Amino acid sequence: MSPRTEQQFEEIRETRTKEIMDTALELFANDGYDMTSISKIATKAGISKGLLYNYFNSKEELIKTIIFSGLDNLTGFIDPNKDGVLTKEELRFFIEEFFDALEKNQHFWRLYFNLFFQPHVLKLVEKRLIVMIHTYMKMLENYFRSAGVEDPETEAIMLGAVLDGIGFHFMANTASFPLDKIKHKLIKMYA
Amino acid sequence: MSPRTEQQFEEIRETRTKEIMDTALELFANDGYDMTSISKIATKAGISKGLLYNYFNSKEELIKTIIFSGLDNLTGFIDPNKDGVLTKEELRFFIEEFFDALEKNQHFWRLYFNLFFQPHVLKLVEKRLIVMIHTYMKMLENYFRSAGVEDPETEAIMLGAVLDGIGFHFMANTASFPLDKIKHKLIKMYA
Amino acid sequence: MSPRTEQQFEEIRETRTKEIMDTALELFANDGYDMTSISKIATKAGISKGLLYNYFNSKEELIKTIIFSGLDNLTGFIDPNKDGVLTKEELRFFIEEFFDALEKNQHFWRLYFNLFFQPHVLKLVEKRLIVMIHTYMKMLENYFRSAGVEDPETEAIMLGAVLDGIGFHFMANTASFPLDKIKHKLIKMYA
Amino acid sequence: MSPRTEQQFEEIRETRTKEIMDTALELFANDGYDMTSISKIATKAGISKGLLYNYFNSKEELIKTIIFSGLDNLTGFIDPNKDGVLTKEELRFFIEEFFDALEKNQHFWRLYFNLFFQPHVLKLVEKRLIVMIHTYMKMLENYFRSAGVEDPETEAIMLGAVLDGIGFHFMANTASFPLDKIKHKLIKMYA
DNA sequence: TATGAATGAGACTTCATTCAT
DNA sequence: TATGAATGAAGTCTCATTCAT
Repeated sequence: MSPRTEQQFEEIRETRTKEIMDTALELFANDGYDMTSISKIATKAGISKGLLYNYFNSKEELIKTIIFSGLDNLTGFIDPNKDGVLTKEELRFFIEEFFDALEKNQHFWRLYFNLFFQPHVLKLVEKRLIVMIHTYMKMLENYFRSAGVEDPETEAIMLGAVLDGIGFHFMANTASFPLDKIKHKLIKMYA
Repeated sequence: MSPRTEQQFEEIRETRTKEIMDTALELFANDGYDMTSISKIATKAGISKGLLYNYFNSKEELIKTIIFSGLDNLTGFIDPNKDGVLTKEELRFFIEEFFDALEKNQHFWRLYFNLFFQPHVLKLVEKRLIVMIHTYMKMLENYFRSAGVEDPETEAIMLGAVLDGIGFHFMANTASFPLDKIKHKLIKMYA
Repeated sequence: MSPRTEQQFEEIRETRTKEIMDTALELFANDGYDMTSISKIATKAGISKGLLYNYFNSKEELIKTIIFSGLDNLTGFIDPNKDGVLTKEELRFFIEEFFDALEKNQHFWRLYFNLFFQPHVLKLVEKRLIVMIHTYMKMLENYFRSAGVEDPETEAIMLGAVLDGIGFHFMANTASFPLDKIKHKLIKMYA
Repeated sequence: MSPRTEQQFEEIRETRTKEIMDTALELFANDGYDMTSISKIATKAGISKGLLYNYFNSKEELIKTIIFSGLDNLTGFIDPNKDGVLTKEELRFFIEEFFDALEKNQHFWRLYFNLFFQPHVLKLVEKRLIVMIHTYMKMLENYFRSAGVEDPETEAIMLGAVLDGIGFHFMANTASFPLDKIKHKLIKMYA
């Protein structure tokens, strides 16, 4: 029989990689990085431990890849037209997207919040994270400045904190958190 | 040397217990529960592993005791006069106390936020936590209701989220977080 | 393209086999048998793991083949005219060949010396090795006997030890070992 | 019951440490570093794997300690009166001691020769080894110089190689190697 | 012939906990 | 009360080998 084509191999790799990452994301988010063993991930993904290491060289590389991939997805809804300036319309869109993402990617957000309290994990992605957070804070700050707010920096920090606080509570208490009401309240307040 | 009295033993026990708890709190908060070994705690506390187990039956009991003790301290500044109703003055006091506590007990707060993302730890203190959070949410809700706010439940949840969001950001970025400015902003907004 | 003939296949096989053996010899010699993975060998040889197993059934078979092949090459310079007796001229030639081989096949010699300290590898080639060493010791012994030396067996053992000692030191310290001076010294002593 | 005294603990540690090192030396020497698992050592020493790690932080530290300890023992018989100069008497003594050590510490010598063919192990002790070998080569060189030999450096290297070659052959073929005869031959040649 | 995905055994190491003293 | 030696389970990772294509 002729060997698999390069493309076939690539497809296998892509599928498997995604399977592993999805499984691992869910477990990392729900049980924490340290409590999630490679064994558990492999079993839940229906593969052997050995194979997992064929795709990711270490547990650290696995979580790094997952987090980076999640962060990449995020950048999409910050400053949609990439001009570095938020209009009132874009701020509204930004807030709506944030709430949307919160609901759709709960696993990622759990992991994201989790990060800040696991120094040895945070360390792995810190650089990338700092850049991203800084970018998004500057954007908010610029918005408030151009909107004539008195202390735009503090105002931006405040909004950042509010959003994360909401995310945090939603994560901690998903079932009964009134996400929609809070969203509307926030939009009324800010946009 | 005369043998120690009962009371002296009692005092030693109390001191030791506190020393162990303080040491463990700091390590748990900074390095995470899983990354902190009993060995490290014992060494930093200047005692042997064996003796630590003389004071706490397990690592779980240790963190449980620490968290419960922290939560006990918190209840102090909610509704100071214990009448179940917050005046505007008391809300202001509450907010100020919150910010104060944030600065003074950073270790505890790190651990507290951490809790929500470590199910196997959260499980240990969940019941107690739910009661406490519920109490404090109800109080805020009552305040907003008596203040004539339209949707007091949502308003309370919002304030809760805002406070935790602030705490969260302060923990994540202690050095450059403008805690004072945010405090004043919040007091102006709510009280 | 016309399909390859039987003979062409044969040639490919032979070339490949040699490529694999050379690559493996170098890695085994430099990094040790256990530290050299089949993966590394295949990669360095520019083929896949699967194909390597097409040529050698196991890692053990691979090293066995390499060592046997090396030993085959050695027999060439012992007793060139195969009459089982060494003349003074032939001993001189033998010593010179030894030094020559040392320089030219460092990889093999490293592996060869290594052998004696890795029982699980030695076991694989022991029989063959014993025969060979015995042959060459007998030859030296006969030489010394016919040269009228008092205790020819001990003398042969001594020369064998000296040669291996030189090889050993040269391997351990290739850069600064005065191979030439030592060679001349030895020839003066023995031939 | 009163706790163990510090001295009791020290005795336990010393005994255990020696037991572990002896067991490990034997296994490392006979089976090679890579083929000897921590599990095997622990089992043969009659303890748990965990306890072994209480005494040595890693497999590397274990072999390093063993080799260094062996090298320490060696320095005793080089230049007995530590004046940096060998007399003819001392050279004779040195050679005799070498043969003695060869017989008495076969495990160590196997490990020692083994070293040079396991780069990743050699690396761990290289520095110390180079110093030691250099010291002992210089001593021999000085001896030959003061004895009026023409090329004392080469002569020293030659003797070094001869000794190692003898050790090497003795290790490879302990049962039938005529150690005594070789020793006398060597003493007659050099001292 | 040729590929590399997949397996499974086994390696090193850590750590909560127990226990003799 | 106090010590730290000792255990054993579990975790991360490697690698010879097999197999579908």
